[in-house]
Amino acid sequence: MRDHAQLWKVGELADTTGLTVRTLHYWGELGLVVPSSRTTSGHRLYGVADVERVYQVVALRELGLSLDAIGRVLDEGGPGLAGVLEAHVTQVRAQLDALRTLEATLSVLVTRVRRTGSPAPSDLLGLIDEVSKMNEKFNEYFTDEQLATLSRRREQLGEDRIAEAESEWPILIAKVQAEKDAGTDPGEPRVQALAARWMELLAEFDGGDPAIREANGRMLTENQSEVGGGSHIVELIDYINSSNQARQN
Amino acid sequence: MRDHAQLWKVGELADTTGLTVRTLHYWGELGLVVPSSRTTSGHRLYGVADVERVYQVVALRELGLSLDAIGRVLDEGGPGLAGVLEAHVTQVRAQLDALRTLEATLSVLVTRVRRTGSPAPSDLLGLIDEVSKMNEKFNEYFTDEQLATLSRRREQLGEDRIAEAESEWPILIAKVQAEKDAGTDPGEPRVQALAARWMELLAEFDGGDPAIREANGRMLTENQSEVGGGSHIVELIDYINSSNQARQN
DNA sequence: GCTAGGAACTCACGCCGCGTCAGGTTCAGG
DNA sequence: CCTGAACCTGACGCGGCGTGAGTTCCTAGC
Repeated sequence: MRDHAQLWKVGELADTTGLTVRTLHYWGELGLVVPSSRTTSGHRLYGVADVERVYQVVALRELGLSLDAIGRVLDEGGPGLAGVLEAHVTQVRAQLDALRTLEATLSVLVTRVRRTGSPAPSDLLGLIDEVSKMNEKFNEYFTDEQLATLSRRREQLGEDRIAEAESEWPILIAKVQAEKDAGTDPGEPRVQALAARWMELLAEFDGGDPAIREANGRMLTENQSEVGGGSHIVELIDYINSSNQARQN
Repeated sequence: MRDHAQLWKVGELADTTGLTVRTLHYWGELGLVVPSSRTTSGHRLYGVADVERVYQVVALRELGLSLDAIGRVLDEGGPGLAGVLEAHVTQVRAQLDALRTLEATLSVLVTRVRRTGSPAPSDLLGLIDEVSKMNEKFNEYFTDEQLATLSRRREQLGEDRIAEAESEWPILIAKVQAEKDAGTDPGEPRVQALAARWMELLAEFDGGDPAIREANGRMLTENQSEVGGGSHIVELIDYINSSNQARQN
């Protein structure tokens, strides 16, 4: 009656678990899942308990734990689990933060490279530096929540629209600069049209969120040369603002 | 006049760049940054162009590119850059998605393990499966944006408060179940107090967002046994709803 | 009983981006 | 000239296996 316990050979176990034979061999080498018996010729035989342990390792591995950590968790039984998981989740969160800022940097870089064409390696360096520094400023002036909102807005807009907007800004700025240099009254319809377009583009960026707009304004005024692309940008903003007020009166 | 070009030895370059000597050696082996000259005795001498190239590699490495990819980008000059960056950013985004769901799973697991104590390895398997499946359901029923909102709400609440809430739910459910089993009228003040608490806990989860509450309701009704922790949960919700309506009339 | 071919076995190297000895040579200051 | 710091090359190690290579074992058909 006894002894009809099920036994699997490596290949069979590999097929049913979706793992490879090599993986099971390796886990055996590490002492993570050692087949509880072997044939006289040396072929591995996995029992029910072994199979269960394999599934446990699979589950923990999917959580991103190292095989080393898995071994300790499974052998110590339980007390270590809570600590291991907590340490792991903090590390995952750190990695998430890093990846998020990396993604932000890369997104900007990709659209910028696509718009202006591939830069020469020498320009590349400056470009990356510029974008990275801009991102640092963003992290400094916006809360995590606002950054998330901005990121999702960018996704919704789509890269093409962003590229368009990014290429429209300098043109618009140049036009406004020209009017201001010419001494045109901010109340002029021509200037008001420019101001309206300015606010539209701005709204496309910040979604009309006043907190984001305010943070953006602070960032610009406090870092005119690095971020705004020129120290006169603030004066242009004043000019636009007075134009807007003229329209509303 | 010529020939006063600056030259650096590895140690000096390592100091100024913050890299290690070994790293510069390695980059040389790969042909990534080969010092343009050497002393007669074989000591590496890096010229200005070499140093610039080092900084380019550093910049690209910070973007997460492999040294192999960096080499191709820098040697091909430009055309590959756009493509490489695009491919890389898509891969980063995929990794981000994976990490986000992993973080969600781990968060739930950690609070649950802390609350119930470390489970035996055999229970562990079921626990992980359960949480993973719950997370899949979440991904199925909530949009990315809603998931992000939920994640940030959890962060704001703090793990302790979540643990409290998670331990309060079963108690509350049991109480409501008892009243319902006893046939208590939903309009009774006692039941209304329970219903009020129910809505409070719910609001703590969904932040009062109606779309999230609706998605949550659908998830519960459509997956009673797997997620809700019992098939009678829907009837309890009906009971709570009628109690709420009784209060508002 | 014999044979074929599939499955199992045990080394052992390769990947990526270096860290880290080990053992020998060269440089720079006193 | 001597000494200690800096440099050189070569080699192994990490993690989690993939991918051979060369050998032995199991099983089914004849």
